[in-house]
Amino acid sequence: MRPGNRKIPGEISHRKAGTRGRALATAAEILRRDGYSRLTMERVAAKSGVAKTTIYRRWPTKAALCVELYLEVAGRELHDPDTGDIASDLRHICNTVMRLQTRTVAGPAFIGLIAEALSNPGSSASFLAEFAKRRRELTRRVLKRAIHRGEIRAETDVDLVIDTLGGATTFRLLQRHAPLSRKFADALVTLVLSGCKTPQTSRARKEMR
Amino acid sequence: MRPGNRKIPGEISHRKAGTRGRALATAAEILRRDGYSRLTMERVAAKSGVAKTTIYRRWPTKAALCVELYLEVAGRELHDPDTGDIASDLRHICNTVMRLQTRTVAGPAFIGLIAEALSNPGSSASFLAEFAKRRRELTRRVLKRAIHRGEIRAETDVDLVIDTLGGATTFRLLQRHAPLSRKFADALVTLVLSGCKTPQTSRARKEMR
Amino acid sequence: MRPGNRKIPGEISHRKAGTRGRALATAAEILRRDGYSRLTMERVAAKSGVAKTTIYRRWPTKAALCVELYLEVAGRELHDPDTGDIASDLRHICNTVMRLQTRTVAGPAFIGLIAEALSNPGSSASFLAEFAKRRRELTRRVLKRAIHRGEIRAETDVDLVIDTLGGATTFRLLQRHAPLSRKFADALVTLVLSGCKTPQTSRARKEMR
Amino acid sequence: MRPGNRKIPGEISHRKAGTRGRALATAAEILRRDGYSRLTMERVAAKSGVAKTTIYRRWPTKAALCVELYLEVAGRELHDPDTGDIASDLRHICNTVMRLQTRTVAGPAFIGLIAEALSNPGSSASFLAEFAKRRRELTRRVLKRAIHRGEIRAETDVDLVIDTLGGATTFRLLQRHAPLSRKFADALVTLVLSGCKTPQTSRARKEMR
DNA sequence: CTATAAGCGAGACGGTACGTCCCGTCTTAGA
DNA sequence: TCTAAGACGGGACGTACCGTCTCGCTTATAG
Repeated sequence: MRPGNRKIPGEISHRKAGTRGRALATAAEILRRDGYSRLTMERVAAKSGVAKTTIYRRWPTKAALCVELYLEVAGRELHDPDTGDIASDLRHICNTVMRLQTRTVAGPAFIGLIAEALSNPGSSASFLAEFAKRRRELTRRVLKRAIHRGEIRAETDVDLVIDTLGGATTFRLLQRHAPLSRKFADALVTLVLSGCKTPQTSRARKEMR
Repeated sequence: MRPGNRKIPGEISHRKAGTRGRALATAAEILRRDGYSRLTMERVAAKSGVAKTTIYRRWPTKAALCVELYLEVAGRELHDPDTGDIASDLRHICNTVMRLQTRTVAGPAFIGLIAEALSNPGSSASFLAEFAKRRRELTRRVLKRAIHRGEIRAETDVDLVIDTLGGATTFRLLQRHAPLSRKFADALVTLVLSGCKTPQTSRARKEMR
Repeated sequence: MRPGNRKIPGEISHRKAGTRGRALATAAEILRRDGYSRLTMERVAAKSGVAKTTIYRRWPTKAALCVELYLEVAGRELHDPDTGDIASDLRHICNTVMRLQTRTVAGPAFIGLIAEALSNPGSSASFLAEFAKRRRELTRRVLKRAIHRGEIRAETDVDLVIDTLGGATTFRLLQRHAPLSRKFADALVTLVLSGCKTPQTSRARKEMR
Repeated sequence: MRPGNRKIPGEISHRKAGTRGRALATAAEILRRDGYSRLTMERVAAKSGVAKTTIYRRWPTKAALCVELYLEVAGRELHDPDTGDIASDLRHICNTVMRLQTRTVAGPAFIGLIAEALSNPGSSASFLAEFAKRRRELTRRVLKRAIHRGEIRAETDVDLVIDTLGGATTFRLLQRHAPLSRKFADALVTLVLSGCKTPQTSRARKEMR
């Protein structure tokens, strides 16, 4: 991810203190302020003072730049909650994702990447699949565990559930017709889980209410 | 939509057989073959023989062009099935949407439009909201009817259901990790409905199987 | 000049009161305010409310339009003064021309026409020659008369004198390095005449040779 | 004038043998063949193989391009003759200017620049003034010297003389009613000088006043 | 007193050029 | 060796006018 001169906080950079850092920071700022389409290799170069050539050397595409921005944030925040309760786990993931999307650079970065992949089918599909997979894996692990614990039925179509959770969130994010609230996350998880709970759990839930 | 010399099918065009038509057809072809990002006002003009100026006169943006392409197909195909059964209705809609997205120009057009709206937040958000709303309305009508018929619970969060159905489909479309099959549609509808069926219907359904 | 419906003051126009007039007035205004290059058939049409087609029907070129504007003013103001004294006559002409150029639409119109003829050599050279000739004729008549009266020598190169008078004025007009004042006109006429006066008028002539 | 990679004749260019040179040469050719109005940044780019962007980078305007073309020729040819005789000096300058205008690219370039300045008053007036001044300075120097030598009167209105000489030439150039011959230059110089010679040179001067 | 032709408005159209933004590649020079 | 600096060829943008055209509406006069 950091070709050559990695810069771990505290360590001294090989070069003038963070060519990479300056570029990324500038990119993040542009992304936050002006959105993906206004993010331009040219502008990053101009605003950051890093030469265009250098930027191109590190990130062949602005998509690549965004992948790095996204992963830097998402990698830090997206963890397996493992609370012991499937509903709780899923709510946690949903809320984290929603926060990432609406409050951090990961939002515009991710959205931009989807846009990129969408309009350049094939070309950049690879990276999208790449890190979308990571997110899927997380949810998959959570669901498998729930099956193992008997919280949801074994025949549950895991991928379908993942699509449903992720899709509903993304859909609302894209269409902006309604806010991505905590209440929404709760309702979504409840709706989806009610379609795959095991009878035991189902009964138990009601009693808890 | 058709300013000035309208061309109603069957009627003879006032002008040399469809400036509008030629442009749209060319755009559709480029869209199908090369995707949204390769769709260029310049190319449409060059390939169709319609002057760039004329194209800009009708469609201020390539997004606008795509909206028209999309609506022309979607408007023709997306109807309220009204089969009398909620599951059947939703499956029908899902399948139609999936077919539109994967087999017609509406697919790349729609995807491109989302991409556009995503990377140009605000600016073109309007048109997206515009025709996304149409699609939502259709499903909303279907769901309201089901509530009225007592098939699903009255407290059902209609918007949530719409997001879930539409989102899951779109998500799979975007990430291409799995096919948009008829089986997928069935499973999706079943999953979602199981979260909002009324007790009566729930029991009845099993018996019908 | 006025094909078809001429509009003599007092007479009722055949059509809606002065299509021609409105167009010309608008053109004059644009010319005065924004200069020749901003004078555009399109703009005249838009601002005057006269259809572009109509304008093109009357004036095939914006040059044609300007010729008409120029002649309307110049035709009214440029007359043979015939004061009986060559210096006085020439001063009068110079001053009139200077006034036309600096205080009326004839200025920008004339300048624009020269510009046009300059950059489109050949094409519009005709009209330039056309009305430049009129101006030359006027001065030529004045000079011939002076020769006849014995004020200036018979061998005087009339064309050279015309070029010198007109040229100096135009040069100063173009380069704007100094004002086109009455004093300038006087000095110019004096300078030029001193080169062609007859011995009677100025006995010294012989010795100069 | 030559930003960055300067190309002094004799020196080897840093880049592929003269982007600048190719563009200028092409421009000169178009100018000579088709005139100023057909000279187009687009065409220069297309014919020279130099990218439009690159051309715009060097010359913000086609006027700027022409200034360079003009100066390249004029700078080489317009020198102070300093023959020791005012009439001879002026004749020399006149003839050089006439040759420049009628036989070299400087002709159409200069004419185009005037046209430009005329139709875009203010905007490009600056450059016109700029290099018109150089020409004026040359003549001014020659005249001052003549005053110093006592060839012409000290009170001579130098600017008026310059306007007269330059104007007459330009006027004839613009109107094309008569050729710019050597004979014309002689006559012009004689006419103008006869208006400012000192009594020593021409004792009659006093009596003319 | 009507038909008809002319003048006109409206504006679609194909087209050329504009001047700008970004792309991604390349060369040069300096640390 | 990595980098800053920036020239370069190129594609597309969206705009301004160009000059041509087709279409109907209006009106004045010729039949």
